[in-house]
Amino acid sequence: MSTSTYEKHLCPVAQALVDLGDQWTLLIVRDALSQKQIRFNELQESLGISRNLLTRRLVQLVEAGILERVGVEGSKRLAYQPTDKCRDLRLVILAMASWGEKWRPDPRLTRVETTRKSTGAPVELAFVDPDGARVPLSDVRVTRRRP
Amino acid sequence: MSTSTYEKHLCPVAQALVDLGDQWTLLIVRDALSQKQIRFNELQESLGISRNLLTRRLVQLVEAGILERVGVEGSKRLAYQPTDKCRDLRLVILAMASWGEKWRPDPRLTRVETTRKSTGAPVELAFVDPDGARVPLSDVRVTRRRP
DNA sequence: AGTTTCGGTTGACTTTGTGAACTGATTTCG
DNA sequence: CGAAATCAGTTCACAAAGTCAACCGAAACT
Repeated sequence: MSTSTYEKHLCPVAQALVDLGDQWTLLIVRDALSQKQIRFNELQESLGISRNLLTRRLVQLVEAGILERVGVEGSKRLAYQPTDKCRDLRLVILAMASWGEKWRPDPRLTRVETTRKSTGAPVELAFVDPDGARVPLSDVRVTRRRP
Repeated sequence: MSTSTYEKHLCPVAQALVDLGDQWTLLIVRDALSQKQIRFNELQESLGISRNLLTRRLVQLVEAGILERVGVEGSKRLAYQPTDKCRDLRLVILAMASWGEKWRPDPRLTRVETTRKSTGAPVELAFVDPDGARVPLSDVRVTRRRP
């Protein structure tokens, strides 16, 4: 499927998948979010992706404004840095991580823990209403509104 | 990439992508979640996916326990129904939808609205601490803990 | 009874991903 | 300083995955 196939769908999920739908993209983003900047070879070795495909994915991610290609300070080598658009993907990635932990449990798996920087208390992804009260999934209604 | 490539990564995000990483899978799940049960032809026409690939994806989703293949009541025709494992993906899909709305805005796009069934109040995805207080993304620390 | 719809399957073709080897700049080391 | 190693890719042959159109038997309308 080409990304243009997705683009025809007038749905924000399909639109998100224009940028994220390729097979390795979310793992590249995950790795990019784990440090201030990341190098080509670091990504290639961490993921085991083929080098030419990694090249293409990085070009796409830079074009999409999700990563920035920057020089490493004090050297002429390159690195990739997450943008705000990338940092906002933490919600998506953490939602996936918690689904993965729940539904594909494996004792060898690393656990992803989210805590509050200021207090150290554990935090969770949840639905909240305007008063800040937690709303259980069973009480959430999803509607698609045409523009 | 074969799904087994993902499986080698001991990370819950990679594990989630074993089930979800194929190109059309999340859109199939999105459509499956939009009604009690959905037919093969409905999916094929809604997505524009090729029929033989849809067949393969549905087999995978059933094997993964994300969809169930059921008979339509009062007929011998088939349909696919979301399981609990599938319903838990609403968090992932809604996180993607809100990212898509924010970062790939388009006036023609349908908006996805989440409201509280009981009160009708709008609800949002957010991080909350044990007291139920909302925690801004900038105050969330993510750590990967080895088992 | 004949036609349409459904839920696929089949097979030829195109696109995408893989793996290994190569390249020309940088950096490190003796 | 010169040689070797590392970096960030590129190239190319091959394998895997997706697309499109045509076909199929069973079920459902008419």
